[in-house]
Amino acid sequence: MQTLSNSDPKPPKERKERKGNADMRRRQILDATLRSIILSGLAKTTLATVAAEADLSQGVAIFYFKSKNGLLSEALRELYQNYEDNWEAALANAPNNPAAKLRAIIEADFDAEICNNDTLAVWFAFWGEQKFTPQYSKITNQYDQKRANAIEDICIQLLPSDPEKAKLASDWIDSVTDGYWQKLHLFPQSYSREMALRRTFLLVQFLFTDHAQAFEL
Amino acid sequence: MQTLSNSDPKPPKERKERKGNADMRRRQILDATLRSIILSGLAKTTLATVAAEADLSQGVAIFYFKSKNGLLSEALRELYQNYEDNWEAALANAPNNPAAKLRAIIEADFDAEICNNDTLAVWFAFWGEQKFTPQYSKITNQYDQKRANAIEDICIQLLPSDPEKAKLASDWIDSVTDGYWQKLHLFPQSYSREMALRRTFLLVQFLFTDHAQAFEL
DNA sequence: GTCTATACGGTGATAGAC
DNA sequence: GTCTATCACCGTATAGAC
Repeated sequence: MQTLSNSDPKPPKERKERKGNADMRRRQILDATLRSIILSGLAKTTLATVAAEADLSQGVAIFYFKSKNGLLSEALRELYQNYEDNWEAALANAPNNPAAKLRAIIEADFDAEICNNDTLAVWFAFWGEQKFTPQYSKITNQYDQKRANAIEDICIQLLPSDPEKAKLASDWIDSVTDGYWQKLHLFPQSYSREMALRRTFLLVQFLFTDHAQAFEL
Repeated sequence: MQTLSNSDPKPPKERKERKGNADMRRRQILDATLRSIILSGLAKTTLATVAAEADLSQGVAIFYFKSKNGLLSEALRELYQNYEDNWEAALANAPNNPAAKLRAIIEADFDAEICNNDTLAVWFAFWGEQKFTPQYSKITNQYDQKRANAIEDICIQLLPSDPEKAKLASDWIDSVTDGYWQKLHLFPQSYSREMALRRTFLLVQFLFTDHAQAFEL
């Protein structure tokens, strides 16, 4: 039972940007959903486990998300949004040259906040049901396109003399990082984030020999 | 209702290798399980859907596999076994030189029988629950080790002068193919088996320039 | 908005006839 | 070995009080 600060005499309702109760509750329930998936897996995540994790009743989850499916879809969207915020911030903070940008976006992918056993399990749980849940599919497509384009743009800047090879290299890098995510998920005792990052950098150095020094550790 | 050939007057029980009724039933139910996952997804696969797919009662599934979890674990094992049989056969049939072997094992990975939307969805369904189902984990580890070693051995033969680089290359190839599987599963409209195979070969040509001609299409 | 209570339909597993 | 019948339980979603 968490304390709701109803003590404020008059919340400024007129302010549009002011996050209302609804937005706060939605986020509270979405976070509880992701925690429940981390704790119990997607298959054993029920409205009951979510409600317990959020310290709320089941009824309120349905009230805000209409159905369990609606809730899970929004949880997946939140997961992607967190992921996107992370790599976009990394790009924004990186020095303004393509090699540094590429390095930043790869590092972001293996960031401890983004790429850990718990979160990877959540990704794979959703991906495992994607074919049978059209809503998941829509969200996945929407978010992934953006990042693939970003990587490709950077690679073309990195190798302006051969855009075709740059596109190929960007696809290899994207795929190899996906592959390492999979290995980190399936074989957590054989792979580590550090190892995956190091090996990805070695591949990048191999692909962009002119910029190898930008990917030293 | 499939016809059981009970008409044989006396089945030769003494022959050990003769598959008994039990083995036949087990396989029948396991195949029905995989079909059910393909059709309905793992989340909606129940003893009822499996029994319907097998044209048997639920009782018999429990009789042979003790529990739903036991059934699903064995289904995953069958999936891995099919996969392993495929790449091992490809290796056995390939010309006896490392480049041809590597080519064969990669081609096997993108074979239409192995790598199609339906089967990929089954793989990802199991992987999505792996962290919460220790039995899956055991099976995954057991089977994957073998294949990773096979690829590494071949790569070392391909580049005997630099075993460290060969190991790295084998890891990249393994990861990039995993990554393409993921893309094929998540974005079936943007990626095709042919595209994935072609791009994997291009990477291999890039990694083993001395054997590039062995990976032309 | 939030809760509790409940309807209603499955779900895995068992029992016992054949 | 295989089936049907059945049990105890749990799941989502709704209804209605507050």
